[in-house]
Formats: sequence, structure tokens, C-alpha cells
Amino acid sequence: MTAQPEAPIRIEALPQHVGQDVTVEGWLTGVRSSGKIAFLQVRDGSGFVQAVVAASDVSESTFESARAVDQEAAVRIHGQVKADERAPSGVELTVTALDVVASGNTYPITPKEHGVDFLFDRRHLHVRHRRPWAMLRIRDVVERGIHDFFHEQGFLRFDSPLFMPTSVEGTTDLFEIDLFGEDTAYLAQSGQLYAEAGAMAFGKVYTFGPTFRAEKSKTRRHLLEFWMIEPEVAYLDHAGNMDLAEALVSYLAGRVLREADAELSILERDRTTLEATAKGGFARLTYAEAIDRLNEEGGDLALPYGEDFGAPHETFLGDLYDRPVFIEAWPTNIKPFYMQPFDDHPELAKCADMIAPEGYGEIVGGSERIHDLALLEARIKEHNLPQEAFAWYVDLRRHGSVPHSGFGMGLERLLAWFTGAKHLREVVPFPRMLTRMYP
RNA sequence: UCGGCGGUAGCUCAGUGGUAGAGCGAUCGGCUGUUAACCGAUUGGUCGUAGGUUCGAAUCCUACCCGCCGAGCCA
Repeated sequence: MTAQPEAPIRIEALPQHVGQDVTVEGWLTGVRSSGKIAFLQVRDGSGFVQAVVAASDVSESTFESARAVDQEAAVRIHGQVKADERAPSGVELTVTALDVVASGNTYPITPKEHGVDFLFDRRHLHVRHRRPWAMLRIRDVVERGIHDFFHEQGFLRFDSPLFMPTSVEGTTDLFEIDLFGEDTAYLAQSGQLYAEAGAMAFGKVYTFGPTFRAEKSKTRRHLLEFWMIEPEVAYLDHAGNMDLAEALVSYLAGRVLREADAELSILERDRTTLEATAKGGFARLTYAEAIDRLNEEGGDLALPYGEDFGAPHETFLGDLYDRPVFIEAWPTNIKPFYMQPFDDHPELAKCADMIAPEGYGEIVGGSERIHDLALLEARIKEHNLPQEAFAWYVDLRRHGSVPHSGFGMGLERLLAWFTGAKHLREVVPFPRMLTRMYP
């Protein structure tokens, strides 16, 4: 144990300490050694650096311990920061002393290929590795970006409940919670209705929380538990709502390009669609125009007017552009009950879905909400929804009701697109799926 | 729920009726510039489960279990 009073330096800050003696606390992602020199690959959560132990520079016992350490051993390293062009980050650590804090003890995730199931059974360890590390760092950049964007625009974060008395849309499968045999609650699949109450109280609000869908979907675009962002704004109309969604998504793309360049490189992410997205200017197709495009250019994807889109239709439409595209003005009968119809076309809803490019599907769905009491009550009846459960929601239209709009953005869908993930599970620390509850 | 594919060593896989294999990992040794290092040795198996066909089954048949990908539904 060498006396080393200074506080440890994080690896990401090492380029500012070239020539200095520092301490780094971390773990080993790998070790290579020969008879007289050892290379320790070190990570500390902030970055990666190679530490070089030369037999000629250190005591015999230090060199022996450097040769004996294993993958994921926890180590405290003392050494000098050296600029080195061979190093990916530009710096290396020349080791003067090494404390082995704990052994890696035959770490199971070896630096070779592994299957999805093997890695996600060990997700508690897997999150230490480069690719998950980059994914989850970008998740953090986006989450902070969302809060910054809304707060800069005068929004208030307004938390919605996770236990709900009923479904927001009346259709989706919900997870039931038994309340001691006395009542049934459901896990939230949206906070929108509560956000609408918030919009009338604070003008501009957004929710940011987990949501749950009990759909037996087993595709790369589905999780049982995912995070959703739902802004809701009083006095905002349908067109303004699309402007807001576009501003948010283009802001986030720009922020990831600026703040997560190294992470995008680790993921080998092509930046073309992100760079286009950051400039804004998203195309806006009406549902009718989208149907025409499908029928004229979509081949097998031809679809009669009035049908909802499937995943292949979304992929086709998304691939028409280098940045997201809005599909607006859908027939009201294939959309939820609360959407405001156009005055001159009551059969069409003032709503829009935002489709991501590159096959990542719908990332935003939003609309202007019905603010007229009588119309909302009629819609609830048409959809056979339980009137008692929606009484408070209807009551909002009785006291100073104004036009208002909002949308929901799926965090994981957005992140999967930003990062180029093959599956949503890659952008969540501990994904929850039909076949995945552990760890 | 439906469709396609798959389950063999700790991991990734090869093996289509005749003695259970490779690479990596792990262990030991060698190597002063390695980037998934390299070289030598050692270690390693209920071939998803149950039943059937056969002189003989990882291999053929039946049922079931589990996983992956997709559809529907959705973000």
C-alpha cells in the first residue's frame, strides 16, 4: 500500500492530468501479460483506460499481483498519466502501485460472443460492459434532455398515479392488481387523463414515468414495462401540438449528437438520421395521403382507406424520409374516444402519430382533446366505457374547459432508434418482458 | 393466441443412424507494446424432458417444456 493522499481521478478526466501521478479506482475488463509487462484494461464507470505495468518499474510483488489479477477484479491503481497515440482515449496509465480490492472470481461474461439469453440472465453484470454502458449513458442524456427541454419552456413536471381505477383507452390489456380482495386496480398504461387535469391547473405540464401494457407481444418493439413522457398543454391546438413534438425530438437528437459522441461511436451508430432530425422540418402526411402512398408505392402493403397500419406499413412510411414523419388526421373510429374531431370533417380526428425512420415505428402519438362536455359524454357512451370511472375526467369539461393538446412519447422506442438498438431491451437497465422477469 | 427457427462442454457452435468434437474460458508454464494478444500443456458432457422405432439414436418418430424472431396489439 503506497501512500497516495489525493482523491481518485475519474477516467474521463485523465486527459486533463497528463504527466501527473493519480489514483484510479475501478475494475478490470481484461488483462494481458507477458513475462515482463502486463496490460490492465480498466473501467471506472466514467470511461476506459489501459494501465501498463512494467516489471522494471515496480516491485516484484506488484508485478506478480498484476499478472495474477483476473477479469472484473476491483483495483485501486496508482500511476502516472501518459499521452500515448496508441491509446483510443489518447492516454495511458503507467502503474507505480496496485491494490487489488477484490477478485473477479471467474467472471462469467468473457470477452467472447454470448447469446442474448445468457447475457440477460446476467444483466446485473452485463450492465458493466461497453455496449450496455454506452446505451444507458445515452438514456441518461435523453432523460436529462427531456427535463431541460420542458423546463426551459415553462412546463411543470406533474406526476400521474401508477395505480388506476380503469383503462385510459378502454381497450388495451391491463395488469390487474388485487387490493386485498376488496377491489381491483390496474397498472397505468398512460398518465394522460391526469395530465389533462394538470394542464388546467398549471397550463403546461408533462409526466415522465413507467407505464405497463399486458400485451402478449414478443417483438423487438415491445416491453411489458416502459417509460413514457406525456406533455399536456392548455390552449394548444393540433398544429401546435405537432410543433411541440417536433421541437422535442429534434432537440433530443441534437443533444445526443453533442453530448454522447463517444457512446455513439462505441455503438458504431450511423448518425445520418440523427443529424437530419436535429434540423427539424419533419414531413406531415395526412392519413389519406399515407394510404395513397402505400397503395401507389407500397406493393403488398396496399391498404383500403379506413384500416389501421401494421408494423410493416409504419416501416415503409418511416423509410420514405431521413427524419421522423407525422401521419395526421386519422379516421376517428380507429382512434381513442378522447380525440377532438375536425370542425369541417367530424369523421377525422385532430391527431398525429410520429413515425421514426429506419423501422423503429411509432415513437409519438398525440392529439387535441375533446373539450366539449356533451361530445365527450357521447363518445364515452359510444365506446361503452364505465361512466363512473371517467366522471372526474368529464367534470374537467364542466369548469372552464378549453381546447388543449398533448402527446405520449415512448422513451425506449426513441432510444432504440437513437442508439440503433436491435431490441428495446437493450436500452433499459433491467427490461421486463413476457419471458424476462429475472434479474 | 398463431406462424417460422432453435435447445450438444462454463460460453459460441460443428456433428443427419456406427467410439462425443472444435474454438474460447478456466488452471499451469512461456513471452517487454498487447488491443477478442500469441505459443505449449491440462481440464471439461444427463446431447432440453419423457416415451417410441432400431442390433445400435445427439441424429428418425410422437408428445411436452423452454427460448429466439415475427404477426396481431401497441409506445
